[in-house]
Amino acid sequence: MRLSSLADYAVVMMGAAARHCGGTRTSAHELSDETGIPLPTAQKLVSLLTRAGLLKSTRGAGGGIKLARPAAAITLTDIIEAVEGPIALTACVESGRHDCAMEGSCSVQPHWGAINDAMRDALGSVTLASLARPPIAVPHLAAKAPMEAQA
Amino acid sequence: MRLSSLADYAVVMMGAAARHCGGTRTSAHELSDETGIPLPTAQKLVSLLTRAGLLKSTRGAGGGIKLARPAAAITLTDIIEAVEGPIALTACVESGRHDCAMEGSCSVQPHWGAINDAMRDALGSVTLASLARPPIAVPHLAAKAPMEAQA
DNA sequence: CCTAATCAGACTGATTCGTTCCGATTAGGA
DNA sequence: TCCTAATCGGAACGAATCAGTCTGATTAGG
Repeated sequence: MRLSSLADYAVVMMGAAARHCGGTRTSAHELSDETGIPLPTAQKLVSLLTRAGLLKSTRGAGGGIKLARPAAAITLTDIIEAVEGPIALTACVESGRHDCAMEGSCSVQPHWGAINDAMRDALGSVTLASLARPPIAVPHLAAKAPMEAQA
Repeated sequence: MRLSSLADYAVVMMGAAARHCGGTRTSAHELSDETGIPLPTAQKLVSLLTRAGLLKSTRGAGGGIKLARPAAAITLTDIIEAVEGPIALTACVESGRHDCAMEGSCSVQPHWGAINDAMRDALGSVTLASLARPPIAVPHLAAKAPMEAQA
C-alpha cells in the first residue's frame, strides 16, 4: 500500500515540468536540478513517461521534453500507471491473470474490482494542474468517499 | 500501488473468520483449510492480527481464535494496517519521518496528506461484514469519489 | 563532416517481502 | 499432580522486486 519511490519521483518531476508553463521545452538535466532527483534516475523517469505518452521528447542538441497534454488533462493515475504499470491492488483484478488457486471459490474476489476502481478514480480526480499550484497550508480536506462494496 | 500478498491473504482469512458466526471459536489450521492459504503463513497472519487487536487468541488445547470486534466494526483499513503498518503512499506523510531531502521546498508534499486520507477513508468504508456477504455477480459499482486535492 | 548534447535500454547491488521452521505457552486428561 | 497434545509467537532462510548507475544509439547544430 505504498507508492514506489520511482512513482513518487515521477509525480514530483511532472509537477516541475508543468510549472514550466506547459509547452516550454525543458530537459531531464534541468528537472534534476530543480527537484533534487539524481540525474540518472531523472533520465530513466523521462524515458518511462515518454513511452507512456505523457511527455514528448526531442533528441539531439537543443532537444528536450515537454508535456504531451495540458496539465489539466494529466492525472495521478496516468503518472503512477506509467511507472508502476496498471493499478491493481490484488493479482485477481488484473485482466487476464488467473493464477490464484482460489479462483472462483474466493468470496472476497468479486469485491476487489469495485474497490480497485474506487482507488483508481480517486487518484484520477487529482490533476497535474492542481498539484502545480503553490502549496497552501490547509492540510485537512480529505473527501469523504461513501463507498460500500456491493459487487 | 499494490497490496502485499500478506495483506491480501489477511483479508481473505478475516472474511473466513467472520463467516464463523462472529464469536464462534476457530483456529489457524481450520482457516488454512478453508481458504487454501499455507498453514505457516496463516499462523503468521493470526499472530499479526492478534497483536493488532483484531483477533482474540486463546492458547492451549481446545483454544483458538475469534473476532475481537463485530464484523461490522472491522474495516479494510484495520486489516491492511495490521499487516503492512500505517497506510502511507509516500514517505513524507508518515508522522515523524523527515528523511526527504526536499522537505519544505517540495511543492507536491502538502498535497499527499489529503490524498492519503482519501485513500484511507475509502478503504475504511468497506467493512468486514460487507465482504462476508456471499458474492453477487454485479462487478461494476465503483463509487465516484469527487476528490480534488486543494490542500 | 564533425562535435556535442540528448534520450533510450541494459546491467548490478541492495532492500524488502514471502515462506518456512522451531521454540514457548497453556488447557485438558490420566 | 504430572503428562500429553494442540495452539500461538518469534526467528531465520531464500527469492523476488526495486532503486540506482552506467554505457550506447540518435539527432541537431557548427
